[in-house]
Amino acid sequence: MNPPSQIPESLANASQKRFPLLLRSAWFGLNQSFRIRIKPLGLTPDQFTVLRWLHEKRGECIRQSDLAQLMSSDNNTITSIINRMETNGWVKRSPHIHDQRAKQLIIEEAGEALYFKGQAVAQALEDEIMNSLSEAERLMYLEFMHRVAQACLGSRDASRRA
Amino acid sequence: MNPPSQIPESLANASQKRFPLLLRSAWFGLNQSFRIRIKPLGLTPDQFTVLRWLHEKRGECIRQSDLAQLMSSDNNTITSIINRMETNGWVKRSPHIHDQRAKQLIIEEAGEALYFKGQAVAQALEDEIMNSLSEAERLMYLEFMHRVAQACLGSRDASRRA
DNA sequence: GGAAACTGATACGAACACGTATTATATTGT
DNA sequence: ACAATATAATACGTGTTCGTATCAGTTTCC
Repeated sequence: MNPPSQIPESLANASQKRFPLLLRSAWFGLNQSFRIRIKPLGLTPDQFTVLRWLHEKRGECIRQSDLAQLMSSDNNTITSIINRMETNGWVKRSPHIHDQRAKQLIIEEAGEALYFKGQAVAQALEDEIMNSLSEAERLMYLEFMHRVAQACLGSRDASRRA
Repeated sequence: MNPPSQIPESLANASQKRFPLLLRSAWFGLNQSFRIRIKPLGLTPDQFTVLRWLHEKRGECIRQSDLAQLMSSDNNTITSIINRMETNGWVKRSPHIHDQRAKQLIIEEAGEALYFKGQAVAQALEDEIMNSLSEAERLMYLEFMHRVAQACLGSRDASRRA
């Protein structure tokens, strides 16, 4: 063991309870765990997120820019993700009925099948994480998290406008 | 306005309080807001995070793999970030005293100066977000968040070992 | 009706995330 | 001592994030 490097202790320091650090650890941890678990399906976490939204909104007319909003992302990123997913035959682009600039996204059969497999993994992971809080704590936590998330998105939008 | 796309309503639906969605919005929102605000400094959020750790751990011997641990990241990513930051003269690599494989990271003068400028922005942003919770709520939230983050990192490590 | 401003999607490039493989060095077990 | 194993950093390839620029189509406002 190398004497000068004691990582576990450093994580138990003052910086332990700072919001940005906690948010980063939680997001990276969850994302990495999910990536490893769905890798056998040939999916990435973001691709699964696309499938989830298109599944939940099936029947509605979802444009790429709508998806960007839903995913807190942007049109550039969506374009490149959809390119790969369309190549794989999981989603397809259709012309939008009312706006010829826009493209309506539709989930394909293969995409639906993949979504259901991924959803089982996602739900198990979510349950596992939420088990670290009691029922009462979980309700409070989700309420707080909701307000914090809104504040983060609001701050982003304000920074964009500035 | 296009009739078929009503994004605001959809965000106020059942999916509103699901943990993975909230975590994603919070992380992306915070990161994007911070990126926009520190852009004038020529820094990215991840580069700032590197500077913060090297500042807080100055005097200690921090290897690239230590930094990867601290940032919930990995050696590959750290190598490429440090490459750019070394080119900019913000950090430097030194040989490790006890381990000839390793490189000790040291923050340069220019990096320190940049850190202090970024830190002011980061603190203002953190305060702004935490204002969405009362003092008592904030304490509970940070405690819950800590447990959740630990669970996420633990799940990742378990998935890696599996 | 028509110019100005806006929006949806894309191309391109830089930065970041991460898997796999490789090289050099350390550590462990015998 | 020495072979097996593990670790630190890197190279390389793929996927994601996001800024800037561009093009086509839409809305606004006069």
